[in-house]
Parts: sequence; structure tokens; C-alpha cells
Amino acid sequence: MVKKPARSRARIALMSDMRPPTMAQIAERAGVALSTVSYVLSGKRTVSPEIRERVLAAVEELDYRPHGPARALASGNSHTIALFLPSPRWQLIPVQQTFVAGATQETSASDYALLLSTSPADPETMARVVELGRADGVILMETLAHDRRIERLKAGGHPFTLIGRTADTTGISFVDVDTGAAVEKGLAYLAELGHRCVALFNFPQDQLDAGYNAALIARDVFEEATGALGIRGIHLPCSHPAAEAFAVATELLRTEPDCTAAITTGWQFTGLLGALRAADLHVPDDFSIVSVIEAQFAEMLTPALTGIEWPAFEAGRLAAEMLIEQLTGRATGERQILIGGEL
Amino acid sequence: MVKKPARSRARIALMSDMRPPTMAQIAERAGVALSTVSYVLSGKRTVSPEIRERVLAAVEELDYRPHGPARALASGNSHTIALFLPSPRWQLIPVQQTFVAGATQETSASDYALLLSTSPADPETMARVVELGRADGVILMETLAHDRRIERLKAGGHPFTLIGRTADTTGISFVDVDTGAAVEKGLAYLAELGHRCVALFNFPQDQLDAGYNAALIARDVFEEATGALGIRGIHLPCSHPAAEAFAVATELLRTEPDCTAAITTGWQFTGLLGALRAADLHVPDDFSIVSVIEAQFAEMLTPALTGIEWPAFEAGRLAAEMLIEQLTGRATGERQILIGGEL
DNA sequence: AGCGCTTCGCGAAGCGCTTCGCAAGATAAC
DNA sequence: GTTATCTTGCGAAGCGCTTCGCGAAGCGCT
Repeated sequence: MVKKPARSRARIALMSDMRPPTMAQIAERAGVALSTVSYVLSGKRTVSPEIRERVLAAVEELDYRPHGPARALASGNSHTIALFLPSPRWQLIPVQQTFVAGATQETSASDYALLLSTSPADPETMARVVELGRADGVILMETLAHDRRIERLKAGGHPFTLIGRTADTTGISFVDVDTGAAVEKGLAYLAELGHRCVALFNFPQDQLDAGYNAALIARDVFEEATGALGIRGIHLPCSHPAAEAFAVATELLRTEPDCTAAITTGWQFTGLLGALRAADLHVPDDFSIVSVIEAQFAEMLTPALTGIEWPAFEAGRLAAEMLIEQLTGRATGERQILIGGEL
Repeated sequence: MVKKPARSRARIALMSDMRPPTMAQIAERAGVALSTVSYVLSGKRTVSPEIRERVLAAVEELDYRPHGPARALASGNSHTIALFLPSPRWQLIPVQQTFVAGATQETSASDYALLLSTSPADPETMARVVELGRADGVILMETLAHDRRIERLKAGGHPFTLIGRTADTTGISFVDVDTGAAVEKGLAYLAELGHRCVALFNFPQDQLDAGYNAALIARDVFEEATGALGIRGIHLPCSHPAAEAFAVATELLRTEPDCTAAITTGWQFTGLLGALRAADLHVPDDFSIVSVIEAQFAEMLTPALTGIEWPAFEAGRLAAEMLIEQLTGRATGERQILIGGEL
């Protein structure tokens, strides 16, 4: 079958009548019924090879592609997944943006579409996105230890995956960074270097209050592990922008001169570095820093810190992959993945 | 009108029959025709206040929300805009991710949906997203000086806005950072500090070759402005990761000892800083750096560099806003915005 | 009172697709 | 040779919404 002429014909046709071909046109051209075309394309019934060929040829010649909304309306699923961004703090946390990139990549690769919204506080509005046919499933970010959104999605029977995890994860598929292990490793490493008093620059207080689970896990593991290692732990909730971290770090250096190392859950290290410089302390001679940070930035930064890997891109990709597996019925039960956390 | 009981009733109904209400149910409850409900909601015909109230009350009581795909199918527009990400280099450039955040914010605020895809190289596939009813308009990133995708969108009559701009911008709406002005200002600033030889760490060679317009503009303005200021300019295409920038910078310091300042179009400064440290040169005493960088990072970084503002979030927001204005017919002709570029 | 004129609610057609159930031919079983 | 069983194509009925055009009122005129 000659392909070039067909394609260019299609393009000309497109330019002139300005509307993509419909199934009806395919059916007419192939001399079959509309429904037969549908069955050929979906494979939901067997079609004789001869007719099948005719239909596929017509599809090829007219460069047919199914109309999304029509398909969604008739079939009840949209071939789309929704991703809700945490809106207010959004600008500040690069790692979350990288999640999105990963999810997008996987979604496009699997021939799904990705619908992006800022996260409505209201679980009801969120569930509606699925119930109104805009998406077949949902990826949630900023998971809380006890998350009402998840209860709502479960109640509605809507597929979802999490980036992060809840306190009780039975029956839930998620991708998360093993924050606990990361903090433990970081502490062990610092303890081995001889530090006896270590600070944790954790997520800010409002996120702890909201029940943001990554923050809770970091805090709990930190407190437990410092105890186990017999070193002093100072827990400091602190937001990412340099100004607050600088203030918190300056206060720390003033009140706790024995503190010679810190772990940060994010970009608080920038303010910390500033405070150290102001106090004329040097990294790593006078003070050690271990930071959880995504690889792309770790590579860009100088001075290089000791970093704990946070593969956000891969996490986003996996979350999308898992969700699509659920949607296509390929999934066998839940799938729970902890990635990263390597020093 | 009592609101609370109605809401909770709706929730119970939802849980039991598991399907959101349709227009038909609203019509029945309000005792009017289906079409009347539609006209009340769309406002496309006048409806008497009395009936109008009845319909709105029913909408409220049943907590009705229109079904997206059905609406898209019937009306021909999806209330959705598509954003194409440049896929391969995507992981490396935080500024692009911030664009997305801005666009998402504005889209959600305007009650539109944002569809995210990795950018197909093929303009045809891209245009299909609109033609197949998945989106009403498109935001393009990584605009080339001569961009085939734009020709295709114009040919199909599809609304779009750019982040970046083409060489010929007549009739095109875009948001861009005024890279030219930024480079000029940066150079003027450096010249005033007394530097006589300045390097430009531009976007990498492959992006120049591809015709990525921001890179072309930076190069041309740089060459022109150095000439006008009577200073020596060294143009260095260089990718963002620290490793390459480090190599390029090291080579620069070796071969051009007179070069005492640099402008970077992105994160190349990290590698440059490393090279300077290796050569035992200090910023800003021995070497000055001006970098184009988004505000959130500028704030986080220590040592603080001289930065040229790149308000990526706002740019993404504006691009979405402009596109939605076009779609809703509120736009009066093209709108071209250059933002940022302040030292 | 009679005429057109506007106002406003209604029914029905249809957007492009999926899917059910039928019917006609082919195949197998007795 | 007849009946039971597949196979395979077809027509038609929706999915939930928008929108066209009709017709029944309501209005101000003469």
C-alpha cells in the first residue's frame, strides 16, 4: 500500500473541510457499518480479516483519530488522569514540580492525558473531577497521615495513587521517598563523623499541624534515631525560603553552640549556609550538612553537600504508571514503592 | 433558603446511587424542560426570573455539575487548554516547570482545565489535540524563531499563546522574558564595574542550532552590545548541568585570563562557580557573575549573585490568561508581553 | 378588536462514539 | 437432513449536553 499519497491527500482534505474525519466516514469509505469500525478499532469483537483490513486501510487513508469527548461520553472513561497540585506553597518546592514532569512523561508515553489542577481543599470537588467524566483516576500529592480526600475517593470507588503515603496504607498504592530511612542514614553518617548534637530542619510547622505525613515521619524517626544513637537531636520546623531558614539557623547557632551538624528535608540548607557564613563557620570543617534533594539540583550545586537522593521525576513517573495499570486492569492489587533515600 | 440540609441530602443521594445528577433530573425536579435548564445555566437565552429561580434551586439541591465530555461533545469546545512540555531536556530546566505552575494556577482560577503533554515533534499530532476536541487552545513552550508548530496552528485556526516568541511576531500573542534587554542591562552593569572582557554562557549549541529564539536573541544582543560598549565578548554555548559548565568555564579561565565577568542564561553559574573556586578566584572580588534566574531560587542561593529577574510563574500565568481571553472572545487582537529582565 | 412584534418555554435533532441484541450465514453435532 | 451453536456484520439506542425552530403567550399599536 502506497502511503505517501494517502497522507498528503488527507492533509489536503483536512485543510479544505477543516474537520477531522469521523467514524461514519471511515465506515462509508470501507463500505461497512459504523459499529463494525468501532469493533475493529477497539478489538472488543472479532472481525473477519478481510473487513478488518478494509477498515484499517480507510483509517490510514483518512488519517482518522477518535474524538476524545465523544468516546468519553459513550464509554464512560476519559483516558485521562488528574493530578492535583498543592496550590499555595507550590512555588516554593521544586521537587513537586519535578514530580509533575515525571508524571507527564509517563502519561504521554502510555497514551493517556494528564489533567492538572490546583488542589481544591474540598474532597468533594476533587472527587467530582472523576465523577463528571473528566478523569478516570487521580494522583494525589502532599498526602496527609489521615487524608479525607482519600476516604472520599475510596467511597466513590475511584482509582488513585499517592505520592507520599498515609499512616494506614492497607490497600493503597503509592510511591514515596523513604524519608525515615533517609533520616536514619543521614544521622548514622553524621554520628560516625563524630557529631554529638544534630539539628533537623524539618518541613514547616503548618505542614506538621496539617498532618503532612512526610514531616511527621521525619520528626518521629529523627527523635527515635537520635535516642538510639545516643546523640542530641534538635527538631526545627522551618520553611524553605532562605530568609526563614537563615533566622532559624542563626538562632540555633547562638543558643546551641554544641550543635555541629544538620539534616534538612529540603532547601532550608541555603539559609543555613548563609547563617554559617555569617558566624564564620565553614562547611564541612566546622559544620556538616546532609540534605534531601533531587539529583538535578545536587549536581548543580556548589559547594556540593552530602545529599540524600530524592528521585522526584522517577516518583512521578511511577505514580502515573501505577495508576494507569489500575485503570487498564493490569494491576494485581496494591503496589507500594519506596524509592531513593540513598546518600 | 436553607442550605445545609440540601447539601447533606445531596451527599447521601450521591453515595447511594453513585452517579452525579444530570440535567434531566434537574429539569424534572424543577418541572421544566431539559433545554430550559441548559439556557438557565448558559445564559444564552433569557429565562423568566421565576423559572430561573426554580432551576437554580434544583441545581443547588442536587448539587449538580455539568458533565465535561458531554458538554464538550455537544458544544464543540472542551473548556480545556493544552500545554506542551519540551520533553527531553525537561528535567534540567526548573524555570520551565515554574511556567507550568503558573499556567495551572491561572487555568484553575478561570475554571478551565489544563491538559499536559510532552511535546510531540510533529506539529500534526499537536494540532490534533485541538481538532479532536481535547482542548480549545494551546500554550507552546520552547518557541523557535521559525516554528512549524505555529504555522500549523494558524492554518487550523486554533487559538494559542507562546511562552517565548518567534522571529516574526505579527498577529501572535505571547509572553516572553525580555532576554535582549536583560543581556544589555547586565553588560552595561558589568561595563560600569570596569570589566573589559565578558563571557556569555548561553543556551547549549543544540538549542542554537534548533533555532531556539531566546538563545538566538541572547547571542545577537550580546554581540551587538559588547561592540557598542567597546568591550570584548566571548560567546559560549553551554548546557545547564554543572559538569559541562565546569569544563567550559575552566577552559575559559585558562585561555582567557583577561575575562573577569560572565553572564549566564541559566544555571551554568554553578559550574562556573566551581571552576572559579578551583582557580582560587573569588566572587565578586576577582570575577563578577550576572545570572538570569527565577526569583524563588535567587532568594535561596548563597552566595547571592547579581540576578536578572525571570518571573516564570507570572509568565505561565499570563500565557494562560491570554489564551483564555482569546477563547472566551474577550481578547481584542494580539497581546504581547515582555516581562522581567530587571537586575 | 385585530394586527404584527417580541418574549420565553418546549420538543427534538444531533455532537461522535460504544455497545446491545438481532439476524443471517457458516459450522458442528446427531 | 435437521437442529443446536458459533461466528460476524448490522441497526439502533443511548451517553449528557447544546441549540434550532416552533408555537403560545404577552405586548403595544392602529
